[in-house]
Amino acid sequence: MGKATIRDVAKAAKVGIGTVSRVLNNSPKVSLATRMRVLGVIQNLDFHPNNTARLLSRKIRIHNIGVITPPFTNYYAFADRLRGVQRGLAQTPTDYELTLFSVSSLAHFDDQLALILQVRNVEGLLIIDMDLTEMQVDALRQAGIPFAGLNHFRGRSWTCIGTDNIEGGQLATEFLINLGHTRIAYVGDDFPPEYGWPTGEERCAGYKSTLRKHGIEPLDELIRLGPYDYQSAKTRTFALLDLPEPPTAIFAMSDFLALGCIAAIRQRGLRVPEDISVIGYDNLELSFHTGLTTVSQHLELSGELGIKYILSMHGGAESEPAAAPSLPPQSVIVRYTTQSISAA
Amino acid sequence: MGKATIRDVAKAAKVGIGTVSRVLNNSPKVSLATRMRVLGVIQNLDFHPNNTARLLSRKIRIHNIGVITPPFTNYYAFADRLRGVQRGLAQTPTDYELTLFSVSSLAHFDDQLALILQVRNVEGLLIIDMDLTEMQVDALRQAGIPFAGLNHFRGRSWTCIGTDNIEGGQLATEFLINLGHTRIAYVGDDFPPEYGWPTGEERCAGYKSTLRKHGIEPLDELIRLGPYDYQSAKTRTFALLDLPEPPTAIFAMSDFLALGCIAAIRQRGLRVPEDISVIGYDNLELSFHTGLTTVSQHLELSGELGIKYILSMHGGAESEPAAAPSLPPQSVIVRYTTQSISAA
DNA sequence: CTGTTAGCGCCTTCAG
DNA sequence: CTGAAGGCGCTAACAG
Repeated sequence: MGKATIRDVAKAAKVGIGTVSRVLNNSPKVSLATRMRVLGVIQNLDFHPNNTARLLSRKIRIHNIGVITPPFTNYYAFADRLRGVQRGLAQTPTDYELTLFSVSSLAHFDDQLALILQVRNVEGLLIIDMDLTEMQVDALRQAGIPFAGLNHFRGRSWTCIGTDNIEGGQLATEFLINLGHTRIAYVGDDFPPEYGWPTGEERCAGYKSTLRKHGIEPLDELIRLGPYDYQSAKTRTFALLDLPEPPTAIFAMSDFLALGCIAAIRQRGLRVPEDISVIGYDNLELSFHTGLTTVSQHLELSGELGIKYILSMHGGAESEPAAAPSLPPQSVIVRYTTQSISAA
Repeated sequence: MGKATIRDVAKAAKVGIGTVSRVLNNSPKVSLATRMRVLGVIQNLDFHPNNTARLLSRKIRIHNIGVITPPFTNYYAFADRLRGVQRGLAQTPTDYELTLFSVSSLAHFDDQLALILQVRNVEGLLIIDMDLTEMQVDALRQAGIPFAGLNHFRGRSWTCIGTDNIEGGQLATEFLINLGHTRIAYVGDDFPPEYGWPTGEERCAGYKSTLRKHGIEPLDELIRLGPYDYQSAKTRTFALLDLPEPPTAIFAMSDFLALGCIAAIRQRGLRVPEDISVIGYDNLELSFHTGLTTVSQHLELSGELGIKYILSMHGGAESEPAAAPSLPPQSVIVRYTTQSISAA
């Protein structure tokens, strides 16, 4: 049992509680004999000192801010954001530590959040890619924990640092249309609205509205939703290629899926962008290396601004909620997976 | 001042300490009037409850294991390892949290470690890509903190989970030689031995010994060491290409640098692998997407094994130091950046 | 060298 | 509804 306390050890070893503390802290003023004895008892009782008590006693205060992350379908997006967080933290001379909470499902998220609220072991919280209910928002505010979301949700009452997904979807689609494409497919996730991650839906909405704006009617056969993973993106791309009239361009809702699309296209012996253009969304660092054309949503910067925002709220001026930082506008980063249709 | 205590608040608000605690915890049994008053005082005094004390009082024990990481030159290698750590943690039903310590320099590393040792706020430590002095090892052991390195150092007395770099260097070189290459360059870092990161040096040693084994004398002009960054790798590659007789293949000491090499080659209008083969080292997930031929060192798995190892040491059997887990052998992952010289 | 005594800052009964 | 008292588990003076 981890129940053993320093007093139990003292009793069992027939020494004073102070002595036990001394061996625990490696004080030189303990005879070898008693030290050995105490050490033995510690082993037997499987005693582990309670660090919380130690900190209290020593008047050491530890501050940490939590980062809570969703299931890792797209790890590099998280990694890019986390990198920003770390950089922001490093730039601010504080002694905050970073605690990583990873979550394996939505239900688990609620549990984790409840736990955090209970334990309050965190003086700030960065929430990556997850939405909060109004109740959770209230609870967080009640608890006085500064928090921010790293992503974008429309019309939320709490601070989210992210770029608008509808707008991003429009950008990508507009870009493809300007290149002369009209038969443009969309490959995205199929999370239902209840799932609480409207990102894909919004990007798709931007795609559709832009198509219509240019007089193109969105076609069901060109909109392929499904699980958010690489393999599945490939599968859906194959289906697209098998169409009587395949698309000339694909807008994938994330760089991660875009890579799946590209892999599928190449696997069929077709070329990107000569035969089909592909644009992603995220601008991961990875995408620089793969030469992917994409919409930059400033992942890393969002992390940096997020942590700085959180930190700024601890500066006493908690009454004056610091202005939510905002990201630069999104833009299409043109690389080598898209080209004008006339060039084909 | 964060010096204000609950007692100060009580005094200033002319209430009992218990009442303050109640408003802090949102207890319903506080009249609105006094609650407001107390809240006001809390604001004035800029009082922040001491979470350590709260935890102690509530008998909540928090366990966390620390992950300490080097300056981020190669973030994705860290990310891949971290992913393994998180996965391993998720597979083990415990309530451990992960605390991330990021370090900006070697000196900073020593400080951080000293701090961790002082505060002992961590019940396990995973050390990524950093070496320990014997003193640090002893201190960690004294403190009873289970720890492991994620990487490989030769002949250390502590547990490192990583694959042998000399061997890996040999593998890569052997692979290139089997492809018919004889004029093989090496692009790596120039960290001096004192820096405490022998990784590159070892990979280079493997490279040289394998060359010699095949009767090829390593040439200084083909060994290009320098800063560990993408741009610099490009620069060195340009120098290589400017040689009267350029190499037909490059062994880059990491995938990250390999991508720099490839970028340089392509920028010169040459093709990979048709004109020059490039092999990296790491097998980042990124490398799957870029089609890079590389040596797999099981980054993600190392994280997973590392955390499981640490956790296993808390299972009471601390006396019996759990066997250090070992990684599967390294191997060359053949993709699309290398080819036989005769095919050129 | 070692036992004892105070707290660390907060939560939680327990009487009012 | 509210104040006072005890204790969480440990460290840090103190006397021996």
